[in-house]
Amino acid sequence: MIEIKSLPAGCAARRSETACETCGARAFSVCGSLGPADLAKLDALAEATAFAPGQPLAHEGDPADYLFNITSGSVRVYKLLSDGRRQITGFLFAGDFLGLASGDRHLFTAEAIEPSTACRFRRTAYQALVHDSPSLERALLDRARHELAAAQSQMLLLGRKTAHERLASFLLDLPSQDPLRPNAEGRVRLPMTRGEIADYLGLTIETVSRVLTKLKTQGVIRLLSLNELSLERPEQLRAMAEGEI
Amino acid sequence: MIEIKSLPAGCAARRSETACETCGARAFSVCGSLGPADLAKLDALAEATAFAPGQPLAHEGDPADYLFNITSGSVRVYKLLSDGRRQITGFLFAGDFLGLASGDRHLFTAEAIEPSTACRFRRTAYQALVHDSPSLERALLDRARHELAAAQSQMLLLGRKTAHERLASFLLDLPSQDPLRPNAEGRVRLPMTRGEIADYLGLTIETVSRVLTKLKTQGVIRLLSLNELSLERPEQLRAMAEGEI
DNA sequence: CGAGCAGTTGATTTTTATCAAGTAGCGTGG
DNA sequence: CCACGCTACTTGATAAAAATCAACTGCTCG
Repeated sequence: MIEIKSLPAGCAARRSETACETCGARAFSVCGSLGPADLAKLDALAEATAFAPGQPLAHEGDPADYLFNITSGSVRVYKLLSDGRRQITGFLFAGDFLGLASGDRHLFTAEAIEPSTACRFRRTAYQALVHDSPSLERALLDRARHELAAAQSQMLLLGRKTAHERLASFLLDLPSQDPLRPNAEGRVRLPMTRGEIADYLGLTIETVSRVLTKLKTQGVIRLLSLNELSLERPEQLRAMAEGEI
Repeated sequence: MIEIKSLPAGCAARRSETACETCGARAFSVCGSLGPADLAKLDALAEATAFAPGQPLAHEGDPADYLFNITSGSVRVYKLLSDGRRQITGFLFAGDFLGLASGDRHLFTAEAIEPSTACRFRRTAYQALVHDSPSLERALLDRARHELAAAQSQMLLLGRKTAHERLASFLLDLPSQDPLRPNAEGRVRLPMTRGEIADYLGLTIETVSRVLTKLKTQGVIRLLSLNELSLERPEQLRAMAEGEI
């Protein structure tokens, strides 16, 4: 069940402090680039919702009645083959928008990884608002541009990088996406399981585990716990991510 | 050298007769959904350009001074790793738009495969026009939505499908993208080389060749020439593309 | 006619997946 | 509080898919 809080929608979550790895631009929430008038209109039609781990926000093939702006936690977005093979196309964190790629129906499934909250909009009302607000439309287009660039980088990773290069790229990218990354320099939070990392990188759980172990013994990373590690030699990781090692 | 023709820009190339494999929606040109007023404005700032095979439209890292609407031929869009590994992120055909994902700089290289023509816009002028035209902005957002959906499907292909499944998916998708597909039922035009197919599907030339040979001996496809084939059993190909065989 | 390129086919190697057997951490219930 | 069992993760042995290396074919274009 989706819990609907009274107020406020809080869709204006920003994360302007993070620079984007993919395009060099500063990351931003869809709502982050709006004026107060647009924000007020958005809040009027938004509902704050909460999701337990594993709970779906959207399901592939279902009508896309709602769109979401994630306000806390983390979400996995994936597509399935009929025999159960899963490709996670992205992880979403606070400030990310869910549903940009959706028309009438969702083309992916989205589920909370941790306890998460999101700002929910009915799509019809949202479309009407977007229709009336050029600034909102522009913000959406910018966000779509950003997602397209990230998707192209991920295609390069999935099509042409080795297992080591994929892990290195992932560990470098993740903190720039997750606004909740630990503050200490080089620390990375891993809210997702090894299996989710594997399904995001086109590998198996075992390969992810082996590569992480190898990186650990090489002294490139240090595992602080199962769900947190620190980058000990980020420059070496960067070289590895580009295939220079 | 870029040949600039006198007139007309012809950016209104449509391909509304093709249904989109990815999202079920009917494919369309960016300009295809515009009214006469917008079309006239677009044409006013557009230049028709021609490209010989191999000639670049855009280069990764270069300032994105120009955006393009492809009007004929075909284009490969790719990213490179430093050691030369290449991932082709997409093929563009008449009606496709190049540069949606680009901000100040191009994040990919784009080169003509065949002799091709495109409608070229200076980005600054284009942005100004888009700024003034909600309908154009909406068309761009729809196009971005469509490209995002395609990118997610390609991630599933690259991360989780076998070589056979990749080729089957490719052969089924291609005709829906290429408005120049031969009219006869089940015929597919392959303007790109085996190497380009390999770099699009995350495989090697040899694997692409072997799988095509296998499909041929299985009677699923028939090679009419190096650059054209026919789908003899599309339903079997479809099952194969989804991993059901 | 011959050079060169694209493609095919075969032999072998490599990477990563698969199969299998542990280990560690965590929450629950006795 | 500890034991149990579950799940996630790790590690090792083996297998499979695709890459690599290599040779050859056939076509196109000077």
